[in-house]
Amino acid sequence: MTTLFDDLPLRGLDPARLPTAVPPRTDDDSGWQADRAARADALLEGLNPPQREAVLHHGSPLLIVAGAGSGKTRVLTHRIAHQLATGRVRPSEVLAITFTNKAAAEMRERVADLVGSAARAMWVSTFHSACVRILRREHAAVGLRSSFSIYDAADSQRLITLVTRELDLDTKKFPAKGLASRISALKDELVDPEAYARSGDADDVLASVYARYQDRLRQASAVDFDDLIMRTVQLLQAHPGVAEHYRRRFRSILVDEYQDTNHAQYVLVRELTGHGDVREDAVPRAELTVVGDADQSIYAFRGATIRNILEFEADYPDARTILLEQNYRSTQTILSAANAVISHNPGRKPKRLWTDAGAGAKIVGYVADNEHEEARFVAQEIDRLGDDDGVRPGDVAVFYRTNAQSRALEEVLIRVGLPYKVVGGTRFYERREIKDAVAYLRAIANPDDDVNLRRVLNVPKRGIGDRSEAMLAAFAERERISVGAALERVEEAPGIGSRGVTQLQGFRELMTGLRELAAGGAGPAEVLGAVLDRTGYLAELRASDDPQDASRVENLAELHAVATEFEQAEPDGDLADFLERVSLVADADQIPAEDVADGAAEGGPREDQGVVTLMTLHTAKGLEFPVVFVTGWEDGTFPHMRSLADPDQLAEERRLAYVGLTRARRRLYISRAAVRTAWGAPNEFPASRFLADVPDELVDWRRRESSMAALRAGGSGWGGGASAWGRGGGGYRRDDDGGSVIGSGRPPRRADADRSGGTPPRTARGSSSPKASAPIPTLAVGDRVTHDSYGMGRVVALEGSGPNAVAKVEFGTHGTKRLLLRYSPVTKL
DNA sequence: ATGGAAATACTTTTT
DNA sequence: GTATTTCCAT
Repeated sequence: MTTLFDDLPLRGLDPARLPTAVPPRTDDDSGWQADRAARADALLEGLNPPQREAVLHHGSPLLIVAGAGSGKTRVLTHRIAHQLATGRVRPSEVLAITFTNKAAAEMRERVADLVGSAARAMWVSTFHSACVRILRREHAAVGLRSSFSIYDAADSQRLITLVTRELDLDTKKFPAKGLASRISALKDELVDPEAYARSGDADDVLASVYARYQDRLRQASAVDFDDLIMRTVQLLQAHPGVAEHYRRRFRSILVDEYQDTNHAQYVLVRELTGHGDVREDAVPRAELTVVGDADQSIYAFRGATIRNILEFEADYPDARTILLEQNYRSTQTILSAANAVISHNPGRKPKRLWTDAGAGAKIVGYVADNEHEEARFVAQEIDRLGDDDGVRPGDVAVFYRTNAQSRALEEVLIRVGLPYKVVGGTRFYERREIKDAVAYLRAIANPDDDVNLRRVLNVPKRGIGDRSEAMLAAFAERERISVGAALERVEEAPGIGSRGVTQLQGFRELMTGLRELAAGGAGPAEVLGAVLDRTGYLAELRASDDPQDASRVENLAELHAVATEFEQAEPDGDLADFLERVSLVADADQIPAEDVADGAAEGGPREDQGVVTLMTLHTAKGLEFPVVFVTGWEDGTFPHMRSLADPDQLAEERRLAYVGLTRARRRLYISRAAVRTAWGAPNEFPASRFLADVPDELVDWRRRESSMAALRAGGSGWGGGASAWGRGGGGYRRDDDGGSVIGSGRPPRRADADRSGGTPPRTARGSSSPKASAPIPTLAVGDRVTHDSYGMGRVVALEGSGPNAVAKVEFGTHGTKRLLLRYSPVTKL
């Protein structure tokens, strides 16, 4: 979808990227009618037959099953342009929904290339942005301020912590995180607190937390991410007039990444298209187009249901389905590997990507002894490709399963001097100083936003302690007003010492002054500047000699730059508009759209070679790179430990592998490390089960086995033994379980030595770790144990094995704990 | 009320 | 190993 590298020559591989023959629409309308048919036809040029069909289809709902790299964005944009060109739909009647803001921006741009300025009238946005837009327009109907706050995951966890405290629940026993994810899951299913309480198997604690949480959100005029969707659906269902307005407005609705939609989003689409409305006089249903690929569904953990795409034809009985299987991105070798890996997923609709681009280079495989060696190999190859093949750093991406894995790679890239950039990780808007600054802005825009007000009440330190805060909150509670409103009447609140009252008054004056500034028409940047100044936040950071604080100042400067930029782009935007933007950014949005590898073209400065991009496999979805490294192919790393036991989660991991492999255009590398340091201690990891699914003839193994495995297999020394990892060696391939694809029943891991049948299995797994550790107790469910601080307990569940084994232990009065056995002082009785 | 030390949990993946 | 949280001393 994203085309960071359109400028790269990819010989004969890319008919879909030929320049389009459609001239931008001029403002001279006289020729418009006459040109219409010609324009519409021109949009079909350069498309293959199924793509053409997908553009032409109209009348009934359309599902486009678009394999990776099959030109789906091209089809979508051409379809929109075609709908406009034939006059069936006007620009303002188009609603195109994507997964990320970046994808939305790209789609808008590419439609604009086809239809010109008319693109501006369309809604091209994410689910969340579209819902914010609707909710802000209809805020009165849902009982929100127009400047309502949007809480991110951290904000809602904060609020949940407050709620559990208020309910006198043990925050240890009911961690906010767990409650938050369960509430989120309920919202994804459109279950509101009342409905949940009424349902048969409701958990009392969850029900009361959920009800109170939702109440507090309402009081604070705030919504969380899931509310954006749920409350929009509720709005449309409760107010037929409003629903009708939007049904009349949107005549063509297109949803990208449909496999990632959850139930709430599914219902939202039905509401908007009017498919739920069976009345005689209903607005005619909007044209519905969904695009997706079940094999690329990697967000089930967040509530996405493949069901939505698998059952599309059942949900919309007259639906038409079109398959796009021709790939314009990768070589056949890469596609064959990806097809082979994904084909092991059970219950999948068959689909095989193909290309006429030829086989291309073999996939390069590498087994490193540890993650540093793996990183070294990656860096060395990037360097070599630069010399031999003219590959620029900007052409290369390195993927990994979890963010923590970026560290070893970064260390090596810094050492060898390769420029790189990590996408994601600790996100900009999650940094403490940014959250603090944004919290001020939110509290200014929305005086009832208690979570954010309380966050900054004593930041920077101004002598307002827990006690004063608690008294103020208690007063607010009694008066049934928000803490913000209570602050206006601090003098009436009992139990606050005179110093506390003074401090709170000072804070109140501060906020009042800032609100006046904002109300007086100051832009977001000016308000932000005033916040940083008047609160003393910036002064405090500047005064500090902690180098971390220096970088905090820089981050705040960057936020200020973002605000300034926003003011220039949206001169009419107010603080609430800015906050909306800030609340809905994602990792993937931070990937530079064009400048990564541009500029090195003819005449450009030689230095501008772009930078190597490091990111997780999840973030990589939708992107493509000429050269891709997928690292960490180890059972326990990828597939991740926590998915090994569950076939569904394992299937999702496999889809993740599929996504990773299909990002590569020309060259693909897969690597693993035999030993990887996680949580501070080195562990041995066996080869990923997914590796065995990559056909051996597609892979050029540069190194087939780790030194350790070679030794164990009876090799005669270090490094030398060609027998150890040369051709015929008993490499990674497993003969004993090649056919087992689900792997739910078997032990999650086994040592390499077990497989090659050489040395007998070592007694304590993980003992090969350089750091000899205390023996890890072998536990079984039901065992009784003692813990140095929790006392006696009983094992109720086990996860993983070896050094990373985690036991869930019930400790009577101390509740149930998840313990990483390696670190926990537990003894078997 | 605040700051520092010590304990402790943590690692999927994110709109 | 790191970031956050908790506890204790001031």
